[in-house]
Amino acid sequence: MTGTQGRPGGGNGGGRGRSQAHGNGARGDTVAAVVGQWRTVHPDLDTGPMEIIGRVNRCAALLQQAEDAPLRRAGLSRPEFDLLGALRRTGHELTPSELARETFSSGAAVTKRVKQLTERGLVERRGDTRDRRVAHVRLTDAGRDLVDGILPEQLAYESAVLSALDADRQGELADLLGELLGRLEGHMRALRV
Amino acid sequence: MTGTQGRPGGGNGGGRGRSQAHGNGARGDTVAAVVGQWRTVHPDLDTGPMEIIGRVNRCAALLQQAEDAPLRRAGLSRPEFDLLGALRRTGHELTPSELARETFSSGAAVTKRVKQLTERGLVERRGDTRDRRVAHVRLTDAGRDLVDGILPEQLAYESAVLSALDADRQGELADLLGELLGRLEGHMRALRV
DNA sequence: AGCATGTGTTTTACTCGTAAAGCATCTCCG
DNA sequence: CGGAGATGCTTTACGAGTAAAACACATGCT
Repeated sequence: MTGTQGRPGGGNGGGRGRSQAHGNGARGDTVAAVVGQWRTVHPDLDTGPMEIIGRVNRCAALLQQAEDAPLRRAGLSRPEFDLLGALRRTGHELTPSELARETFSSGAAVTKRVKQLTERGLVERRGDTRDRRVAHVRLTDAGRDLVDGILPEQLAYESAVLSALDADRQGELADLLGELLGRLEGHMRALRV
Repeated sequence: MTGTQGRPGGGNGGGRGRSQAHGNGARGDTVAAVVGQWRTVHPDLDTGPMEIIGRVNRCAALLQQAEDAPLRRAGLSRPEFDLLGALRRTGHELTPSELARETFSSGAAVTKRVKQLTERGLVERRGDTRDRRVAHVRLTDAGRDLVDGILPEQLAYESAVLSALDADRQGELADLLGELLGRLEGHMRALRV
C-alpha cells in the first residue's frame, strides 16, 4: 500500500491514513503542505477529505487556466466554447433550457451568451412554430468551423498538460474520477439538489 | 478502447481501458456521455484528456456546491473560509499579499474580504511598525472559534460526500491527484505562469 | 370561451472577482 | 540628502454570473 500508512500523530480511530509519501519522493503539491499545517494544529481531525477535495479544486483551477490559453486565441471563453460544443456534439439545435442543462449553467447565463454569440455570427436562433415560447439555437457554418478548428488544438494542448502523468495513471485517474462523479451525480439527483 | 489515436505507450498501456467498463457496471457519469457524443462526431480525435479534465471540472463544481452547504450556515463563502483557514492553520498573522498567495486569489480580492471580515469581527488588522506599507491580519478570538467550530462539521460533511468511494479508492485518487497537481504546479512555476 | 396555472425565456438588480491605475512608503545609489 | 524606481496595498471601472421578478405563451379545467 501507500507507504507511510499509519499517520503521524497516531491516535486517530478509523485509521485511513493517506497523505504523504506513496513511493514518489519529492513532490511540490501545495495541498499536501496545507494539510500538513492543519494536522499540526488539529491533530485529531481526519484531514482525508481535504486531500481529495482540495486537490480537485486546485487542479480544476490550474487546468482551466492552462486550458483557456488556446481558447482565448480564438476569442472564446470556456463557457462560450462549452455552449458551442454542446451544439456541435449533439449535432442538432438545442433550446436555451437544453443548453443550460447541457452546460450546467443558469438559463440567464445562456441567454446572455447566446446573444453575444449571435452577434458574432457563430449561432443563430429561430422561434419554434408550434410553441412560440421556445427558441431553437443552432450553429452557423462559421460556428461549426470554429469549433472544429479549435477542438483538435484544444485536445492536443490538454493532452500535453496531462502528460505530466503517464498513460497508465491517466487511465486510473479517469476511472476513479468517473466513478466518483457518477456517484456524486446520482446522489445529487437523489437529494433533488 | 478509446485510443483511436495512437498514443505514446501504445494505446492505453496495460489494457486498462478508460471510459466505460472497468468492473463497475451501470454508471451515470455525464462526462462519459459527452465524450461519447464527441466520438461519434469526430471519431478521429483522442478524447482522452476530456475524461480527466472534464471530470475534474465537473467534480469541482459539484463538490463545491455540496461543500458550501455547511459553510453557508455559518454565513461564510468558501473564499472567506479559505482566508480564515489560512490564518488558523499557519497559526500566525499574515500580510494581505501572503493571504493572496495562500488562498490563490488576487490582492484586490483579499483587500475586500479582509474588510468584510473585519467588519464582522472575525479578523483584525494592524500596521507594521517598521514598514508602514504592510499590514498584518490576524484572527480574533471569535474568528478562531468560528473556524474551529466549523472545520469538524465541514470535514465530516466532505467525508460523507466522498464516501461514494471506498477508502482504498479514495487513497488512490488522492495520490493520483497529488501527483498530477505536484507536476502541474511545477510546470506552472517553470513556465512562469 | 375564460380564467388559473404552469412552462420557457428574458430582464433586472445585485454580488463578486479581476485588471489596471493610484497611493503611500521603502530602498538604493549618486 | 534626494530623487528614481520598486514594493505593498487599495481603489476604480468593468465584465460575468446569479436569483428573483417579469413576460409571453400554452394548457387544462369548468
